Amino acid sequence: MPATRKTAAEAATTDTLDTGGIEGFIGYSVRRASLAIIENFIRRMAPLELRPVSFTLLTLVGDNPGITSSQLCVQLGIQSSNLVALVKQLLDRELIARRPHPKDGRAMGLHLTPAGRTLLKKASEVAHQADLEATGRLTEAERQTLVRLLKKIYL
Amino acid sequence: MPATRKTAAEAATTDTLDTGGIEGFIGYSVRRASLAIIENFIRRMAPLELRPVSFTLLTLVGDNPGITSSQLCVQLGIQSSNLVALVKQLLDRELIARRPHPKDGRAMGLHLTPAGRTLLKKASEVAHQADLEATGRLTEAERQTLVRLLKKIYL
DNA sequence: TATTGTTATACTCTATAACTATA
DNA sequence: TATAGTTATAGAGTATAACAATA
Repeated sequence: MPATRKTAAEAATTDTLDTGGIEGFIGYSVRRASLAIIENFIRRMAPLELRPVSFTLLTLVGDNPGITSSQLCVQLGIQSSNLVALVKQLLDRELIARRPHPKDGRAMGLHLTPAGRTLLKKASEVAHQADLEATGRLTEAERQTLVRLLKKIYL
Repeated sequence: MPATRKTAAEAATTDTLDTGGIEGFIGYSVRRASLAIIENFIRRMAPLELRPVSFTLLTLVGDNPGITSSQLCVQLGIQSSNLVALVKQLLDRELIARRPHPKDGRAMGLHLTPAGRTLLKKASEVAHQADLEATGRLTEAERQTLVRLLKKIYL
């Protein structure tokens, strides 16, 4: 038992908690860091009215003109039924446009509009700033190490 | 423009996407890794009928006997109104019990029951295995580095 | 006045099933 | 048959407001 561990019925009468047990799990640390970063991202991106997923969607459309909904679903990790409203919002804001797929009559290719391209450029700068802000206590070398280790988990 | 960048209307006709733009953001990598780890955790922990937050709650009660709801809210990062149902479930399963706070008549201290202690012991082993499984491509040194960098973000 | 715990409520995110048009 | 896109719906997770009891 760690020296900091409390004895019975003591916790509520102190203002310090023993969090060593839960912080020993990698999943806990990754989740806490993820929430901290995303919270900051959402706050920073709010003026542009983009959420994390809609920013990712816009970026993917920008980098992959003509990308289809089903391709986006795989990359975003969401169900096709949940992508509909997301795409519709961006269509209504005229940030993206749909054009018939050249070979598949069922599919529609997605493209950035000029307005979408302009907003994405601004949003990318904000996202980069938000990244630096949330990881302000890391050196550039540590940031690169972090991303390298994270990719070994999810790729 | 990177060599892998697609030209217009090409993306939908290929099976490879340019994800370099979005993967350059730290927030994206952290979120993807977080989702991968939590997905594995939920699947592994399902037989014990514990979710990530309820496991964390149980661990905190185990390490801090007599901890109050308001203390849990701060540590779990959730609203007190949302904690009520969570605590009630664990009370109904008789994994935790409430006892009056020794000094504050408004508060109730939470404690593990014998059944709660038994389940938590088993769940901790499962959580540790899930951690190792999700980070199977990392060395032990890399795991420690990862947690150290993550804590510099959220602590 | 402020805080603990609670109810009610709403909004977002996510998951499943069923449907249509086309392949 | 299988797939792309859509609708409807239900379940989590999360946020705010209002309240009773106690500090």
